[in-house]
Amino acid sequence: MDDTTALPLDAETKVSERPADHEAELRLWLRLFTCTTLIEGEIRRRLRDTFDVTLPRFDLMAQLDKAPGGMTLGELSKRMMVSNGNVTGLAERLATQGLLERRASPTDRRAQFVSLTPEGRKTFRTMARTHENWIAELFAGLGRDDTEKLMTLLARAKASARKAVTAGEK
Amino acid sequence: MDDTTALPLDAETKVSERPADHEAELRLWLRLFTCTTLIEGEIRRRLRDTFDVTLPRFDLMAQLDKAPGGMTLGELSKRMMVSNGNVTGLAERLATQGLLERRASPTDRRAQFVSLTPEGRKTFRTMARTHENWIAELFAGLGRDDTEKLMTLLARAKASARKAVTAGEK
DNA sequence: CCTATATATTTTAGGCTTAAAGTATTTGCG
DNA sequence: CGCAAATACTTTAAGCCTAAAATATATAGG
Repeated sequence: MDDTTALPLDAETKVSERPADHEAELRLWLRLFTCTTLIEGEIRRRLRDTFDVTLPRFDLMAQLDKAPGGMTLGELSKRMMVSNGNVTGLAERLATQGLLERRASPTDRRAQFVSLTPEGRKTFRTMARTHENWIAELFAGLGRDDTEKLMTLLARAKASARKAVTAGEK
Repeated sequence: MDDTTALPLDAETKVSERPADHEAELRLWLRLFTCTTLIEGEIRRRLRDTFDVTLPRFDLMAQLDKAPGGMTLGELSKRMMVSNGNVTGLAERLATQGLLERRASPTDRRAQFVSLTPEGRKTFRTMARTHENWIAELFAGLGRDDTEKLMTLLARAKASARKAVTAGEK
C-alpha cells in the first residue's frame, strides 16, 4: 500500500483522452485507509495484549457504558453500525464472560435489554482510561491546529461520502 | 458512533484534577474511524453488488496488476499488510475462479509466484475503472484545496502513529 | 376478532482475519 | 559436509462480519 508514488504530471494530456482521471481522490482514499488501518491495528494489538479483549467487544461495552439503563440489541446494532446477527454473537460472548447481562423487555417479548454488569462497568472504565492515553500517544505528533483542521476536513469528507451513499439509496 | 457530542468546556478544571484529558484526540480518532468505515462499507457493497467480488480479492488483484511478472505470496503479504495465512486463502479462492495462476519458483522450492491470468487482468481493469469513479463520487464534495490539505494532514497523522508504533517495538 | 404486515432477534452459510503451530526448504557457519 | 537457524508457506482454531432465511411477537386495518 504505497501512496508515496509521484503523480504523473501530464498536464499536456487532453481531458478527452483521459476522461476519468481521479488520481488525487484515489490517493486520498488510500492514505485515509492506510492511516486508519495502522492505528486500528495497533489499538487491537494493545487491547489484546494488555486486556485480552477484542476491539468489537470494547466498542460494544463503550456503547453500554454511555447508557446506564441499558438498551435493546437493535439499538446497539444501530449505534455500532453493524448487523443484528453480529451483536447477537458479541453480546453472547460478553455475557459468558460475566461482563454483560440481559433482561427481557417488560413491554415487548421479542426484545431484550442488555447492560454492563458492575464488573463489566469496572473493567470497561479501566480499559477506557488506558485506551484514551494510547490514542493521545498515537496522535502526539499532531499539533492542536492540525487536530482541529483534521476534524473539520474529515467532517466534510464524511458529509460528502454520506451524500453519495444516500443518493444511491433512493 | 456519534462524534457530534458537545465538548465539556471546563476550562476552569485544574490540570492536576484531570491529568489525562485527551478528549480532542479521542474525538479525532472516532471521526477518522467512522469516516473510513463509511466509505469502506460503501465500496464493499458496490463491489459485491456490481461485480460480485470482495474488497480483499480486489485489493489482491490490484497488487498483482502493478506487478506484471507476478510475485511471491510473501511479497504479496507484505504489500497488503496482512498475514501469510490470509493471502494463502485469498489466492486459493482467486485461483479457483480462474483469475489468478500460480507457478513454482525456479530457484526456491518453498516459494511460489502468483500472477493474474489474462482473464483476471481484464476483469480487474474493468473493475478498477469503475472503482476509481466511485471514489471520486464519494469525495466529490471536497474541493481541490481540501483534498490537498487532507493529504498533508493524514501524512502527518500517519507519521505520528508510525512513530508511536515503532517506539513500542524496541 | 383476524389477518397482513412490520419488527426484534436468532440462525445459517460463507468469507475474512489473525496468531500459533506445523511442514518443507534454504542458508549460514563451524 | 552437517546441522542449526531462518524462511516460505500452509494449517488450525477462534473470532468477527454479513446477507438472507427463519422464528416469534407486535401492530394496524378491516
